[in-house]
Amino acid sequence: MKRKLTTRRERVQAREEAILAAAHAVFAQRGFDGAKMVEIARRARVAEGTLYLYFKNKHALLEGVIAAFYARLTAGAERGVAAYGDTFERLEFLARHHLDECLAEWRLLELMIGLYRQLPEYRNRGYFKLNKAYVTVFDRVVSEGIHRGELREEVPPWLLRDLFYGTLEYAARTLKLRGRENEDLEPVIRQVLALLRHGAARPTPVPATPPDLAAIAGRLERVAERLERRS
Amino acid sequence: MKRKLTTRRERVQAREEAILAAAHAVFAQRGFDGAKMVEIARRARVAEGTLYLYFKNKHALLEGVIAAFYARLTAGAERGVAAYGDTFERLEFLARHHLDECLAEWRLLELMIGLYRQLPEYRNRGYFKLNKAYVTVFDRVVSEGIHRGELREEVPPWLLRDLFYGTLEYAARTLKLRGRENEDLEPVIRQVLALLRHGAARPTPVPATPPDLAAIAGRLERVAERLERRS
DNA sequence: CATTATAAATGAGTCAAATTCATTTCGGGG
DNA sequence: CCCCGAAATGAATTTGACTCATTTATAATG
Repeated sequence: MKRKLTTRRERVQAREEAILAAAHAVFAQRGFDGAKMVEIARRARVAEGTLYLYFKNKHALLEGVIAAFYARLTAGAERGVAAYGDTFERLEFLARHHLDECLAEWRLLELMIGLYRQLPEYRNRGYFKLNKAYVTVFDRVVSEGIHRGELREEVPPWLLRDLFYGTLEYAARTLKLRGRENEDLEPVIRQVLALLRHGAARPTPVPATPPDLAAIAGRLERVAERLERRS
Repeated sequence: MKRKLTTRRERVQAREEAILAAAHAVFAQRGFDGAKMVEIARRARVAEGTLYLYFKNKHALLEGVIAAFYARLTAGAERGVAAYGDTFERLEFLARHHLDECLAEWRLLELMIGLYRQLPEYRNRGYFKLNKAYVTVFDRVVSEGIHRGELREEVPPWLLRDLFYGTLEYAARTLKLRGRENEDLEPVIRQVLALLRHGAARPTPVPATPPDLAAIAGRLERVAERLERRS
């Protein structure tokens, strides 16, 4: 038997979650303007006025939904990075994770990106901080990669980040547009990573790295010494 | 002396332009929600109802403003591409042109991107077509680049496009955020192009000076002499 | 258990702004 | 000068976010 939630704190918590879940569903289905506060209230089994006890206004409500999403997204990114050692393996993981999660919550993210961009600056603080926390994971991977010598140091890390997420976002949109978001995911990840590594210019065919003749000569000399000593 | 506009057609035309200009200003200044139809009407010296004779609704009005912007943008891109021959020169031109124009109309573009993303599919046709016409210029440059052997053929052109515009858009946002949109523009263009060419992986260091084969031959001869002397 | 202070919740009412439409004005051809 | 349809007007309608006076539920206290 499910015990009734007892403490005030618990009931308030449960209600907030119900509201967030309802808002998530309605925003995702109808978009921002299309979502009516009445409908969210009905779905959460709550009066319209109650919404405003939990969130200052419609924007704040959406921001609440987004914040929950970002929390999951960032936590997943951190776990994954910890699980890999190589910089490019980490980047590949981050790309896959980002695409998976973003495609799963596509409508929601489009809303967020849209609002983020038309709101006056001062209201963006919230979104900005969420995003900052998320991309920090990427930034750490890059700066460690540079430190280890796996990435060129002359590329500014922030530009690399813009390239990474900018490309992924656009690619995700293209996939969605074509309805290929499940089938073509892996090839896209592979290609993006390859582009990130090697660029798009056709490599001028360089002969495979020449054998290090000097080292070989050195080995021969040491052989000679051994022979001489044996005598 | 400025002759009064006479024909009906001319007057209607002039009015539409006045409305678009007013809308442009108000949208850019106040954002989509912040822009009031009354204010646009006042600026265009027109009654509120008149706006609806020229544009179905507020969204259509914004779309009109955006369409004008895209027309300029696309025309500029085409002129530039025609003026250069080399693929990477063309890409560099396109990057600079895109950043210049987008930074100049930043507010407006943020609005457009925002709306584009929260509107239901069926209302996106308009924006989609505008964008398609614009990126077609890029696509032609790329496919010609592949044809000429200046770009690797195994990268799908659409992914290259997503990389190009995705990165530029994100980079532009970063620049704006830091208020460095004028100072740091050129370095960003250079870096983006370099990334596009060569990627981010550190090239495995090749010995700068080729091994001195003559010297090595000398060392081998000396080894041989030592062996001979022992006999 | 009754009392009461306080926290939570309610939903009818307010208000701002987009959109409509009945009415008016305009301009050019007869 | 008059008439007609096109163009323009702005008051009225509609919609939906947000407020707030009122009600209800909860837990602490005697």
